[in-house]
Amino acid sequence: MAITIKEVAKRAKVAMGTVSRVINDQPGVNPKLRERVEQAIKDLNYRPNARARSFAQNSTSVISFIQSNRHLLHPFHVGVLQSVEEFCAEAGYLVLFTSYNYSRETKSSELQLPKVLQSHGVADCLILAGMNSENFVEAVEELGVPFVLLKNTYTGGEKSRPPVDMVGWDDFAGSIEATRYLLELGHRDIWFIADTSYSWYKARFEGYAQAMRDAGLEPRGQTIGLSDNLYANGYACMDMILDHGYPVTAVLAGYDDIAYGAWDALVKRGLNVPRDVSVVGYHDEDQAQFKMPGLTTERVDKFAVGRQLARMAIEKLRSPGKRLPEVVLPMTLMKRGTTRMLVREASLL
Amino acid sequence: MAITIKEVAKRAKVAMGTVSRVINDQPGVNPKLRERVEQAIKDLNYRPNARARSFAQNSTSVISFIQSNRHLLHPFHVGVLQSVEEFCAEAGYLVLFTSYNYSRETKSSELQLPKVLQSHGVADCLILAGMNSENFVEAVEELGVPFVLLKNTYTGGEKSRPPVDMVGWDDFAGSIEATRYLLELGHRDIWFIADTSYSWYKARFEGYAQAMRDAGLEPRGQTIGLSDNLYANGYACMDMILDHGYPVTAVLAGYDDIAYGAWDALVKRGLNVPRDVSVVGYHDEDQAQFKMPGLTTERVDKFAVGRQLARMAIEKLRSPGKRLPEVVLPMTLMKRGTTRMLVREASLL
DNA sequence: GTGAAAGCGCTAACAC
DNA sequence: GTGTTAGCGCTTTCAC
Repeated sequence: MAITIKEVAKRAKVAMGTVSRVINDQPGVNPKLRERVEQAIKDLNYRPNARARSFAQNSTSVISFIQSNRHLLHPFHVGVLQSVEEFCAEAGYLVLFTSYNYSRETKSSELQLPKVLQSHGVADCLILAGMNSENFVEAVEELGVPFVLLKNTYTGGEKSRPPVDMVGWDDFAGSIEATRYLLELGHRDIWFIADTSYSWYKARFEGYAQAMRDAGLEPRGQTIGLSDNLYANGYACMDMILDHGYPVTAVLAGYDDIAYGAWDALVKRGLNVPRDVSVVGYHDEDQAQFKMPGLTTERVDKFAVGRQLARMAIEKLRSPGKRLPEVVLPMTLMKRGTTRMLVREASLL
Repeated sequence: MAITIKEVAKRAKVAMGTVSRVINDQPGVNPKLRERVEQAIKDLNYRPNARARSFAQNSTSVISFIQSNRHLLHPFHVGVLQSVEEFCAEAGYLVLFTSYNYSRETKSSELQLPKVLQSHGVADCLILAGMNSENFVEAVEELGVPFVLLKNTYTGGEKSRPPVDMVGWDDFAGSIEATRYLLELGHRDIWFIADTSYSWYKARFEGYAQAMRDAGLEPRGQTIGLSDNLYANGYACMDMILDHGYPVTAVLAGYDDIAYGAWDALVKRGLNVPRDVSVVGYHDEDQAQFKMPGLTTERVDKFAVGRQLARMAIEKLRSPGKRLPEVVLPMTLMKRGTTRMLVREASLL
């Protein structure tokens, strides 16, 4: 059906081996022959057969991106995928996207693995993104396929993983930074909002709590999720705090969308941000800088996360068995318009 | 290195062919032998070599999703991808994700094609999503790889494509519906906001304009983009309209994010939605139903779009050469809280 | 530097 | 119903 290397060889009047060398840019081919081969390739409109090639080489330039237990719709996760793909494309690798849902309760050996793992050789390295747990990572290790893991969304049970082949960022330190900033602005009644049954929100809450205690203050958290939608959860939690009449001059919301929800709940009550209440988010998603005023937020560079995941995956692909040191990216506080110095009017009265 | 079919055959004391039949669930294998083979597979922890298999069969179960000229970060596009992947996974197909940027000015034959198309046989069918133009589609046709095209974001130059192998929705009709709804609510000063240099916004503007003219009214559009960020564009356009002091009681914003920007610009001026101005968006992205009040919007079911694309891609994969009739999905008006009946106080005075 | 040929692991056609 | 074997298109080794 399609043109093969044989036909190219015949037309160029060389051996198949020579054509192969030309296609693969291998040195040591007589320029004259190379020329002839290239002409024949053009004439015949030849494209090498990727299947035959990867079979013969026993390798593919495909990296499998597995998005576990989280909708890709989440702007953070798409950002990671997008950035992984860009980095891989640049380096000449293809990205196979699979979403995979499993329960963390299922025994490792009983997991119904995604198709990409059911046979062997579809992809030569995996990126385990989304939200993973021990059982799946164990199953992957069992298969012996090299992989790189997104750290912050991994929940590992008792055993924690050695600090290799992972990419993450420092939620705890970031949270301390954000909380200290609010404290410096004079805030004392600072609330934390996010469902801490997720490990990353938990780390953020702990950073917040630590900074509060360091300042001799009591941490105040609305840490039980009231909705699966982040925005709606922020709205509901803020509402609940206000309903109870708790004093609050600043809110640390575990994610930008939660912050937007809280913000709208405040506005609904006639409160102004940042005049009456300061609001801080996490992640710095797209809208954050465009909203008026811009949302102050603790930034995670999701593109950097993707790039690191891709870089490591490619490196592992090239030197099988190699273990790469964990990468921990910093968070950065983006100081924008939703936070302001607290003027303690009440105490001036 | 890895276990092969040969070793399984030896262990089960059958021929390779029999093992192959068992793996591929082919009928006509003695249950006893089948049993023995399955046991051997388990014992040896055998996983078939996907590379060898696809080479021998001269086919892969891989569909290539090509996202052209648009960031995946856009919630619509991720939604399509996510839904394509879900449908494909269900049917036993894998999705290769590639983003590809090109200029619509480049000649078809001079396009630097993405890696997935540079060799032959990586994927057996393509989904051309994102935003495409004639030159690339022509190049793909030249290659002879079957493909399915996302219609509404395709800009075809003079020649329009025959109504096959495409999935779309009816922007024009949806826009007429939304505009008529505002007219029924008593609005006359209805503005349209969106950069109509994009074909889908153009179709929406035309539907709006048609409905306005049908009602004997002059269409009023802020159709020049003031920012690449949708939210920021909505904000800026609304600002400009208000700056000029144009009468406006309702805004039709070409996309939900544009609507949010316009909304915030109104609020900033002390105007209330929907009391002072009604706002309508398009697409029904995630937040639309959670915002307070919920955004009235003309819905595109992006998941349905993805499902249709995937369904057609798989069908084309299975029967090569087949052309499938174009699918046009309806839009649906989601009536929520940002629109209200206009009480013409001014005229009562 | 080039040609010839073995072989990658599987499928499918054929013989029994 | 099962075993045998050719062959898929390429890479790579080996001889020249």
